Amino acid sequence: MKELKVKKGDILQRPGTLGSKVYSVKSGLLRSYSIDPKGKEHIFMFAPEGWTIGDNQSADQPCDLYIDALEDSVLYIREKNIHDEQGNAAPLIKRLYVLQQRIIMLMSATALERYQHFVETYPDIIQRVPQKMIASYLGITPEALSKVKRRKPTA
Amino acid sequence: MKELKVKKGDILQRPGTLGSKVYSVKSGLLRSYSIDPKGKEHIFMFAPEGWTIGDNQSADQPCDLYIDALEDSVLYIREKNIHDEQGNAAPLIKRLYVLQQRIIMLMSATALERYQHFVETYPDIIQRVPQKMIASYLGITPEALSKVKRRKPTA
DNA sequence: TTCATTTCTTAATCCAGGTTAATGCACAGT
DNA sequence: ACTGTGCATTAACCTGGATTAAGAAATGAA
Repeated sequence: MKELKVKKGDILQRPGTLGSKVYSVKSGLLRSYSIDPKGKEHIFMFAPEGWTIGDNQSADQPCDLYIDALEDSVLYIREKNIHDEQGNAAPLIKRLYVLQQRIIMLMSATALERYQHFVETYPDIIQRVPQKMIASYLGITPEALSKVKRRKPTA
Repeated sequence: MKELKVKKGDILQRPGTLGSKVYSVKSGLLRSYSIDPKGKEHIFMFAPEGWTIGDNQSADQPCDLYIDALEDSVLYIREKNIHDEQGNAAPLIKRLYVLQQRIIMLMSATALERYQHFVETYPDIIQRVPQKMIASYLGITPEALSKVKRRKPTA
């Protein structure tokens, strides 16, 4: 497991890559995202210090996501070992739960509710990334997010 | 790991349950779903023969989903062992990937695209559950699904 | 500092999908 | 055979968020 320094804007992974890695963020901020057939970017997740990010795909399959650095960052890189079936399951369960929550949220909550939930859950991320990326994570346009914030001047 | 027969309509799990189980479907069909604060039902997943279903939550936390039987079914029940960290990771990775795809789909695809994708991916499920449940899985209303199907008389 | 590039906001208009409501079916139970 | 309940479809209307466009504010490079 080696360490790597990356600069803001560096792209660590592109869709189609085989043997995609797992990145543990020591400092800085990464994100994963996809670009749909219409050319629109959709942020899948943010990974600040202490988080781990990677395509949720087995190493022998081409991955679907881009991963890049939103800030200068220091990372640990880990290989996904296809044949390592002895891994600790707890972090994977936790990840599954986060995704489950996200799906329920996307299906049942309005833009405002999703924004409020995001603010409560990741207050630090709000300070560190442009609004348009928050919008992209929430599944709405920056314009819609602007509107939502105006209606609800939070704090 | 014991076997259990259930009848159509039987509820196997309710939100708030601790120590939720994992169900492997030998025959029949299960689903998991949540009910949002507005009282609307959102289907999280279907589990036909050969699939495994459960709340993606560690056993010591209250679960969020209902699980019930859409057909008379035969199941194997497995406990989630909190301290079992030696599990085979591969099925979890696969699950993560499915959820990742679902999220991307919910964020980027229209109702029609999601329906087409569902038809291609789970052609058998279409035959076995009412339209309103397909709609619920897709994150749209039954009326919207009806509209979508009319526009595109598939096959 | 200046100029260029992004980002954020506002506003006008548009549209996919939601809501409501009515109708017709298919069954299950008695 | 009835009657009730749930499902599917259609139609009219409504609305949340998308689209388009413009200008203002922030950021960054030279």
